Amino acid sequence: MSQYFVDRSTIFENEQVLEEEYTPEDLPERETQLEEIGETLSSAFNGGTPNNLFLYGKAGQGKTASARMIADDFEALAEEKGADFTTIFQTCSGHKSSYQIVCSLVEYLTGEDPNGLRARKAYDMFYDALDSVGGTVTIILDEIDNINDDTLLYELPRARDNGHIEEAQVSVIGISNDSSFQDNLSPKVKDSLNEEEINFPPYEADQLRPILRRRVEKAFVDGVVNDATIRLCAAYAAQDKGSARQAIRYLYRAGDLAANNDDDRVTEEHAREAEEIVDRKNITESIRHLTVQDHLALVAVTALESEGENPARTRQVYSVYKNLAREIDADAIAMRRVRDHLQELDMIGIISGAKKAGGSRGGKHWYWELSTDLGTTIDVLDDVDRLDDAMSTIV
DNA sequence: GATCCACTGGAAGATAAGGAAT
DNA sequence: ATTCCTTATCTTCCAGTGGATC
Repeated sequence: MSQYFVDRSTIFENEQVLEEEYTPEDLPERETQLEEIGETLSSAFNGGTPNNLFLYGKAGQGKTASARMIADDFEALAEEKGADFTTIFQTCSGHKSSYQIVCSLVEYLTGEDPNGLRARKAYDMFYDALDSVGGTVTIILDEIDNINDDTLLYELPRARDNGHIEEAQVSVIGISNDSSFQDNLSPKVKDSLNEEEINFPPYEADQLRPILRRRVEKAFVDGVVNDATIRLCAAYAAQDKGSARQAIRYLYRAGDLAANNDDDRVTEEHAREAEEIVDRKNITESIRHLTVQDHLALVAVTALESEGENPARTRQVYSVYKNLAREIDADAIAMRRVRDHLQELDMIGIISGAKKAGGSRGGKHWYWELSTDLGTTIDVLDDVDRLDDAMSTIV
């Protein structure tokens, strides 16, 4: 046996169960949402066209898993009942425009990629492909907020009225973790979409625990992971974003650490270490793509946090921000815009803002604070070259 | 309870960059 | 090459908001 080989089989039984792509077989924690999706799609079995559906919720709340489960379920049912019902799953990550999505869908349906043809032609091919599928076709568009034009969402609902599609009845399930996605749609799209929304609220710790237990059963060797470790991973994830994906990452990494260490148990100590590693990676990942202005706003919040001044009002953050901007020779932008940047950072989940009434003179005000670990955030920001001078002002 | 005022968020428009059309 | 269009970012302006203050 090679001296470099690490025997992971003493810890893991099936690692695939812990990977991102894995779709669980059941999701009792999302029963309500599954029922709602089912109710909407059921009209397809009665000759109707299901309403368009949007699934909202932060990352790791089981939106994609739920959609996939129902899709498989209903396709099996359609087969059984002899109904003409098809689902198409399309992820939009890595695609920027409706055009690219349409190309990708056409390639999936016909094996031919229309990329390069003019938009009209690509859409026609798409409609022809849908017609040849026929019956009720439900297109699931995952991470739909990645697309920055709404042409497809505008076209699809009226394709039938315009005579582009004759055979098929098309409905859309859009999945988005950006709750402001619908606000950014143009009014005419909103109008024609006639959509229903289903919300996926963050998991609580007592929902995460059974989710983890089911994964542990399949992924790990029996008895290797004790319940205290599972509880710890669930607690970490619950107090952060309530994301099942994150909880599973902790668990997987903890198993990793145990395997690489030749330990025969996954312990709470492994889980603690895993949490640190995973969080650092998350912060690094979300900070990397930020603009200079985002960074500065974040450093300002971080600086206030390190002085124990948080949660701080926009005004306070802004005054720190202006000093920082001077420090690194960047243009200082208006407070109105910095507030927008702070709200964007909030959406990414790296800071959190609360809008509360109060303050010296009343009215509603934003209060900002870091939602990631202070030490880790400082460490990660320290590695951003552009910010050297700004970071040196923090303790 | 009238007034104050620090902050909010929508709107309109300026500016710059990138792409497509001519 | 030039013009036009789109998109993103930012500024400026301003009508609310609602607890604090008198």
